[in-house]
Amino acid sequence: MKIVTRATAIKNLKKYIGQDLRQLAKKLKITTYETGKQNKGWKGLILELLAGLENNVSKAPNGLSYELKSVSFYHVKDKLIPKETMAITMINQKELKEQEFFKSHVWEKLKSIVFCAVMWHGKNSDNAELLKVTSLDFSETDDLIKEIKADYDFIRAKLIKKGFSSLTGKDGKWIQARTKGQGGINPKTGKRRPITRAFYARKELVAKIFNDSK
DNA sequence: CCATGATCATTA
DNA sequence: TAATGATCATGG
Repeated sequence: MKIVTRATAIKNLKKYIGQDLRQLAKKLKITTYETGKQNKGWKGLILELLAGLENNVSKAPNGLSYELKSVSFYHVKDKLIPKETMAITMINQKELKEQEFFKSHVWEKLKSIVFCAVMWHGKNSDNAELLKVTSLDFSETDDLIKEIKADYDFIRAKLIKKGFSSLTGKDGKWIQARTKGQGGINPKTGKRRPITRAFYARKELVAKIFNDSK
């Protein structure tokens, strides 16, 4: 297991700015949707590889490391706008009830994020040009963080008061608790898979990260 | 099985 | 286009 510092990861990634990630994915044997399947996470995987990390689809690095995220951008008017929200981390009911913001995975990930902007060219991301690689450090005293913490606390309070099923993507100013997970029907049991949720960064937050970073 | 990588689908 | 909910592949 190589150790790749955040600075090194960024340096590695910057070499690929302007390139089409799909070509790189082919070269590195990352499965894209081309196999007839839909691997929606392929961009994330390829970026992890390019950064010099082990291809680790599993648990995200905890705490000591950093988070590598990619977001699709597109043009609105003449500006670059994030197309989608950004998944931060799964919500674990028990942990959310017990942990305050600064002990949460949400904070652990947000505070050390490495952010990759990728151009979106329509459904299936036929090509995916790497636009920008950046990083951002949050501090516990940032006003923005205080507001994000307020969202976290709100969602946490709602979970405690009304239960997991009362959560919705409508909550939160900067982050939201949307559904995320396997979804669909379990072919073995024929039953619906349980709904799970994750914290997402709203587009405004993504845009802010994009603009505030260098 | 489940969390992680994220995007797709639907409805305005 | 925007917002929210649903969904897919992967690998430990």
